[in-house]
Amino acid sequence: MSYSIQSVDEDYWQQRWEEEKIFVAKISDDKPSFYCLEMYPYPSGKMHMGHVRNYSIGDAVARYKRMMGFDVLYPMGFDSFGMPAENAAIKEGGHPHDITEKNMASITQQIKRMGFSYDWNRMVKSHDPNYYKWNQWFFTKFYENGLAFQEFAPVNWCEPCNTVLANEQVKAGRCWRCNGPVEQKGMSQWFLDIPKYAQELVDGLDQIQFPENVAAMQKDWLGRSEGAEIAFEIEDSDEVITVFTTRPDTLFGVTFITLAPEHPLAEKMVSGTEFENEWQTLYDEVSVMAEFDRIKNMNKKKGVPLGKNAIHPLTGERIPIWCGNFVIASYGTGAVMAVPAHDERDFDFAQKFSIPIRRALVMSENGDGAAELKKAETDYGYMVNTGTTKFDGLFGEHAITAVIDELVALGKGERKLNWKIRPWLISRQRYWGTPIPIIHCDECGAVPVPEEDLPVELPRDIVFGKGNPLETSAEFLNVKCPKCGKDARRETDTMDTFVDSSWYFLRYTDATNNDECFSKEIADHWMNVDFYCGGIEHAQMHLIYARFWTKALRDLGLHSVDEPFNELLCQGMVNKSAPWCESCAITLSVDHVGMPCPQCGDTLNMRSAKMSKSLGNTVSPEEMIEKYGADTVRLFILFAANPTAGMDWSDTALEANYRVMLQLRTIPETILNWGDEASAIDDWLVARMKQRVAEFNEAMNTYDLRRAVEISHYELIKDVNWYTRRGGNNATIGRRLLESWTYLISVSTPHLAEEWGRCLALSNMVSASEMKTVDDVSSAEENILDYEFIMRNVLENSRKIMAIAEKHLDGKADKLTLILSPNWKNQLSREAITYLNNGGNVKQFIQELKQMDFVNNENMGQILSYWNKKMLSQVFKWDDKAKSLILDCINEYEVLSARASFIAKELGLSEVAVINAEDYQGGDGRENSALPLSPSIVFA
RNA sequence: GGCGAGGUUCCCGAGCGGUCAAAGGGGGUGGACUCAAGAUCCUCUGCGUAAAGCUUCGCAGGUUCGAAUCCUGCCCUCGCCA
Repeated sequence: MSYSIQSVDEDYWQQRWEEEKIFVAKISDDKPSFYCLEMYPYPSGKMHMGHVRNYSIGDAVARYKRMMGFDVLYPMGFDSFGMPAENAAIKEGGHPHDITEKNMASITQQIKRMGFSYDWNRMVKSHDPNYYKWNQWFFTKFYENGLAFQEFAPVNWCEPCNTVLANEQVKAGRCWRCNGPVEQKGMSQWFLDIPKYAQELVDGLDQIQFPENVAAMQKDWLGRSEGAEIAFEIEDSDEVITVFTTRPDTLFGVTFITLAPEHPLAEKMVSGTEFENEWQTLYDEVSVMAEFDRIKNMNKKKGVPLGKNAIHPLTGERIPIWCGNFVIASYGTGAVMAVPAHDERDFDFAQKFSIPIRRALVMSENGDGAAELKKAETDYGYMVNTGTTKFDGLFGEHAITAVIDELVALGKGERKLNWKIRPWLISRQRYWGTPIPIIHCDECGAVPVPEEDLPVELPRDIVFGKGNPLETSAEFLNVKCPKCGKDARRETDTMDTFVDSSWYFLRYTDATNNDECFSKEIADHWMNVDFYCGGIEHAQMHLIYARFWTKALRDLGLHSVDEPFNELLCQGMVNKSAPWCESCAITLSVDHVGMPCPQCGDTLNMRSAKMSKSLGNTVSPEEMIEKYGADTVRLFILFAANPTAGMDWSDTALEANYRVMLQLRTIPETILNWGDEASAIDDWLVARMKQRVAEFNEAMNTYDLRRAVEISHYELIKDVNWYTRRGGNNATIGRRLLESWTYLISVSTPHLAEEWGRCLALSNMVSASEMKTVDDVSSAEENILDYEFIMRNVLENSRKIMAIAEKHLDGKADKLTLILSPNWKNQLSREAITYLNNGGNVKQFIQELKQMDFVNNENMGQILSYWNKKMLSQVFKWDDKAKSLILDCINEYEVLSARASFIAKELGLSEVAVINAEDYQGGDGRENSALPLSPSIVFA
């Protein structure tokens, strides 16, 4: 496309913004504050559309709040520690530090080209020792108060790579990088005690505005389960097996006990017996599997008997003890009481190994306790078969409480709250992260590095590819014990990078502070984050860790905030079409466009899919910006879909948005060149502008950005067109409109807004100033808008009917008569609306109607039949606005008469007459279709 | 396997009991302007008709004076988690 219109010089405005430091966050005494934040990005070298969408949303919010008179904190930084840089170093040579810095420089430049209003002075980057120093400092504080601890734990270990892998880095039991086998290996690891805050993390979800699904996912992840720990003694032994169950009410249905193969008692029981071999086989198979795979394989149930019996704590019965692959050692107590009658897993297991199934609950009151079970009945039920009247018939919570009370009385159990979330394993055998500030001394044990020695900086003289890189730096490794001064060894593990992103938002509030992590006063001023925007993929990990960390720092007295984020918005994905095979149900790379399906040979359709390198359906932001400008890309991205919905990239839609931008470019000049004629429609434009501003604010305040952009970039153009069509030509009014409109467009297309500001000769840059307050629409203005609306409706209907009418007229229509609704219909409408507004039932209205004053013997038949035929449904079709206009008896005659000549002009007619139905003499009954607000339309 | 979201007119999408034949955009149509093209403005874009009526919001039922919207079942798609 080539256009002669000069495009906006976006670079120029970006430079001006930077020079005048207008986005530097300030704390003013007289302004409310607003903290707008996007999720801490990993600095890959290239900005992708996901970033663009994320930041376009955040920037719109930040700019809006700024122009509404808030002090806005809107920072940007980089989550710059992590595996990609280290892996690139291993693969391609180089150093993670240099690779990271290079990538950061490149992505920063691309982000800046979009013109987002960040306060770059507050940039935080994880790999800056000034930042990770505080990770270390927090860690030592946590170590002091017991929140951080060291424990021997099984981890995913890849031998060829000689490192620990995170769960998500294990694919189908193999290393994602070298495809080597992953095994479980016991290692000494550092943990943070998240479960200590589990309850608070659940409760806090009610205080903040997270999307429902995120709150649900977090609750799920935290996994609160209430139940009991029950002790089963082992026959002929002093040992006791403790099980955790959420269903003590099924205790009388226990027919076996299952232990995890790793359970310490399992080995004890089988050693030296005939059962040892089978147990060993199961143990060997299971113990090397990642937990992920174990849970995935739970349906393939395997079990072996251990040859011993437990004693039922209430009945004293002997219960066989088994060992099963579906019991996880690290969850709960690593032992479960199996109740096949009321648990699906146990039911499958019992069937497979022919273990008795015993009913302990019936699903209806007085149900048959002997009834056979076809599948596990897992709902709450009424207790049966307990052999005592104490329990039989109890239901649900009552049953649970009664059983626990009994166990407690016998000293064989207790009420217990269990959490699915486990301590956060933060050690990584990786280089590119925060060194854990611990020194291991043979004499003193694990000694935290003293505060004055922090940060423990990452050494540069390390070798990659030979295990934990930090172990290759002798200078780093060998130190003196801070306590006793003897030779000691530095901890070589680094912290999980989720640590970095767990408090960066606090650092932003006071990012240049070199004396403390952040000032308490300043952090309390800005926190919590008012608007947090990012991807749904962080619903669990990051958003739980950050909430936990915030609470932990609060308890160190560092700030007073309970929750880090108030409003969370998870933006949808950016998709683009890719080839899709209907019969194979697969999405293919764009290389297959125009070719048959490589699997089945069918013709491929196109279908939208998440942008990804492997499908090749990505769009380069850089290219788009170069071609259309940052404003166009932002406009498209905000207008294409609601922030939370997935959006499809469309080149044609992008071009359409570009055309809108070009059109908007000329608007101020056009408007300022209007004449100085005052006309009736001026008041309409003023009222409309106020209405649009109010709608815009409403949309922005609810983060309905699509609607906001629709108003600022589409609706207002239409309004201006309407104004000129109605004869408006008043530059004074036009300027008033532009003074507000400029701010509305600045939210999504800030560069263009600055051009407008220049046209208007505003004294300040738009981005640096506040929008003037716009009055609410007065009731007189409301009327102006309504009248115009009524006329537009009539005009629209006339247009539709004219085409058909002309067929009947055998030629061009020349005259239009608008016949207003007769009085009795108006009255009927008002009565019906009032009746319904007062909560009346439609079906009874006809009875009321017969008693009404305006209904007499003469017209009753007509009125009643009209009610049934037409009015009943019509009453519901009017919206609130229409209803109130009808109730207010607006003078349609005046409204339409005043606009008759415009209607005539629009339709190319020589005359438009407005008359009351009572005065219509046509004799053709055409007046009968008239309704309030909708006159009969008769062409001649 | 669990949880969540969703299937709307040629396409993308909003609507979430009556203003719904259904916003907005894209695409298409016709007209105005223009030497012409582009841009812009206006009209139309399910069938039908001087306003009726008919069919349409994944499929099949149900609730209601009234359902795209609520309920039940089914089919399909997508996302997240383990």
